[in-house]
Amino acid sequence: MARSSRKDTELHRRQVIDGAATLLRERGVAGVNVGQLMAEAGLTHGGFYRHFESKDELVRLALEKALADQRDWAASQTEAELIDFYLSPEHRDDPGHGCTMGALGSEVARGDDAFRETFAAGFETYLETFRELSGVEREEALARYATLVGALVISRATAGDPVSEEVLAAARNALLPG
Amino acid sequence: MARSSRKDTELHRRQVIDGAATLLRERGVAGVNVGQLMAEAGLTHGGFYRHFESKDELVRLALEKALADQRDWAASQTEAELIDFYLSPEHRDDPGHGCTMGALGSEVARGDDAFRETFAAGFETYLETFRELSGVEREEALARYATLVGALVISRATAGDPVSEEVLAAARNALLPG
DNA sequence: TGTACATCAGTGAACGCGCGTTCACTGATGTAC
DNA sequence: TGTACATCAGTGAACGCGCGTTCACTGATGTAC
Repeated sequence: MARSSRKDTELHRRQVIDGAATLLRERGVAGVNVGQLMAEAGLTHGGFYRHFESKDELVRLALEKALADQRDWAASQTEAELIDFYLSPEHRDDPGHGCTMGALGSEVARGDDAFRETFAAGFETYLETFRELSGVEREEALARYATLVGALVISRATAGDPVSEEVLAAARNALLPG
Repeated sequence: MARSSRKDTELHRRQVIDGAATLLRERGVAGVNVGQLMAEAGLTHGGFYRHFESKDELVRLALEKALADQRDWAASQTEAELIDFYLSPEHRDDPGHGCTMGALGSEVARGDDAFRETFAAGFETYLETFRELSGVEREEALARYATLVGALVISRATAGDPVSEEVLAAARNALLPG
């Protein structure tokens, strides 16, 4: 394959970003290389720099995409549905399609200002959606979302041990009593 | 320097593990190399394998040490003191001496079984200490700790944005009303 | 306690490897007429 | 609509670099007598 049409080029770009949004949440930034990211569009690594300035730039775009997808999904849920999924073993075991903050939060924390700014902006938008469907004040929405993120991180870090399921149930009972 | 005495050798080993417990929380596993870890004892990288089987083994030992230190510290606090520190900007900005789960949880989640088992065992011990000083049931202690971890992860990932301070305050008000 | 020798903690160069990035090249796409 | 040419998306080899790990060597420590 040599040159692609503009339409295909744009498609490839979107496929790489979409694939990266999943792969990065699954394996972390250091866990995926440029060749694997390009393979998501069926391409080889060499053409990467016709689409992106650097691996970092793609990571930033993929973070934005992951947060936007997450928000779109949240907007179609009730709060109880969102919490049930968020605290499920399915979500714990499939970080690639789950919460960006839970999967990449601590990696973003160690990133540069550009990463954190991208992330904060995307998170802000997501948070507003979560607040709306929760029907509570912003402060309470933040505290509730913190409980979700913490339970997910603890559950994943202890997967294989009984406490992994326990913490999901504990958070669920705290957020949705009765 | 050539050969060290047994006493010094043991001291060096402890210095490397202690240093690793801090550096790993600060920079993540991929963010620190063997040379930097040995430098914590004033040594060069070549002697690393007289102390440890692999970088992975040191990471496991350092995780245990970090969790044990964290537990020892927690045992000397009241719940209000612990929560105040946990949700402070000081803790957010100093991951090297803070919560292991918040700093390395998502990296441990992607690690192999040995990492997660080490982590689950250390966390279990820590959790029991936290439960005792909270004076609540295990389930409630888990939910409360999840709120702490989530708030810390969110706060670090958004550092520089106002939401970073907001989420710390929101979690504090949720956990220590009034 | 002193001597002779074996041990082994630590050094620094070297190893193979995978990474992000660059580059010369190919040939279909897009444009100008 | 058809032709001639410039453009540029994609390829795959090559680059320099830093990593974890290995190794021959050094010389102080530990042991045996």
